[in-house]
Amino acid sequence: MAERSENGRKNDPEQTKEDILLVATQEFSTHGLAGARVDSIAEKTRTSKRMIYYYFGSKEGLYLAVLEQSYRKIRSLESDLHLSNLEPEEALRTLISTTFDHDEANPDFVRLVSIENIHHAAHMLRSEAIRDLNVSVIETIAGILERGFDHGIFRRKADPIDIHMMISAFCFFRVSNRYTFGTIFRRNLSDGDTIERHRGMIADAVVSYLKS
Amino acid sequence: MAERSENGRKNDPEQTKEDILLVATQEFSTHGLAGARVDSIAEKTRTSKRMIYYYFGSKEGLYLAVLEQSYRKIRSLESDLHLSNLEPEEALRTLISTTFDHDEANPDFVRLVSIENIHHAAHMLRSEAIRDLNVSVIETIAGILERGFDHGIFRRKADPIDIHMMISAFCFFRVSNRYTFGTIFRRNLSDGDTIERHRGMIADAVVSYLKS
DNA sequence: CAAAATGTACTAACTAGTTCGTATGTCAAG
DNA sequence: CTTGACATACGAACTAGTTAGTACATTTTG
Repeated sequence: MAERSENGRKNDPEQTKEDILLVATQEFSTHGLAGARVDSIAEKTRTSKRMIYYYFGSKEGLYLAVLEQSYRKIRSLESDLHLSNLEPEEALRTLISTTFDHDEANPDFVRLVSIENIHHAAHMLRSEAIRDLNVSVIETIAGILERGFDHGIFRRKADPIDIHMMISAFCFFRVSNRYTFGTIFRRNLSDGDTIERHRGMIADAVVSYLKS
Repeated sequence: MAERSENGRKNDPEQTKEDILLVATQEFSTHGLAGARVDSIAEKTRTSKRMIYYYFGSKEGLYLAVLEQSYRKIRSLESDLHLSNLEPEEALRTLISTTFDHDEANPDFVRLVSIENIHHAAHMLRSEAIRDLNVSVIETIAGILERGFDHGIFRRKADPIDIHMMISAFCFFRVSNRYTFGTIFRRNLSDGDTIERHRGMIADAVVSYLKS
């Protein structure tokens, strides 16, 4: 096991990169791309600014790395659900709950996506990796909708991307607009009861829409 | 009518302020608070940077003025609808269409709200004006829901703020996340057919939720 | 003329990115 | 199992360019 030498230094590239990414995620998500300070990130790291440029090349390079890592973390979640074994309605409700809980648990991710939208998704466009990720969700939804329609449970033939958007919109907005919404209506959206009510609400809304 | 003098200068404080605000709205909404450049705003104005500081004191002061003006522009819209004359369901559908069209027509506003959320709504908190604006929407929705429930049209007793959030979420997300969503799913959300379909979709979803 | 409105040119502070030098790990040769 | 040479990993201090904000002078307007 590698120990620290007298002056405290020890080479551990993987750990160093992880450390930088963790701090940078926090900084970018709370200050935006332009608002984030490389010096500030460096300070909070156990390494130096030099290493940020050594590993990530530039501020934008670091930002892109943060964005990619955030998207990569989600991929695993949805594919682990095995929704095809469930009844269509239950499958849909499970998928919605998962999306809901993910956004609720990952405000940093939500904020990064908001930031990326402010920049017209310019960085995402340049990243091959990110674009391919969300495709599987659509296939999952398409399957559920088809089965539901065939079983006569859903009366409406809806477009899977539209349904995904409907779900995402609600789950995402709750987190992304938490502060302005909370300020205007004096309501704490991270409150336990509210979370429970909203989780059920979006599921009921989507299901009743498909059944009507 | 005031004419320009020989060197081209003419005093017109109101026009100058309006001009600055217009340019600043554009700049802040496309670059964010930190990303916006005061010099860049000044250049695009027909006046100078000096005047920005003369009228708005600081970059943040200008940002706050932009934010307040954007919110003020909406207030008039909703109060002009006279929804109490309409049947509950039609009233609700009209309100939803109005919200939908507003967000679709005002991407700058949507982006400013997103930006404000990244800053934890810190500036909005300091502005007395903004907080009071959206209260009337809730009263309108509350009235519609109550009438609908009494008439037996809506089977579900829902919280008006929740319903407002459901509507806002969908309308807002379509615009705020247009770029990332469009990039991932290769879909243009500003396309005419898509707009029509989504406008109907959110209305149907809310109505069927309340009826179920 | 006085007050309000405006333009020009400047500055102090900040910030992304770099330079230069040092430490650490590893792997082959002795 | 040392040694030493080379690549990788790292730190401190510096720099060039940018940016929010200002001092000072001038013009317009009532």
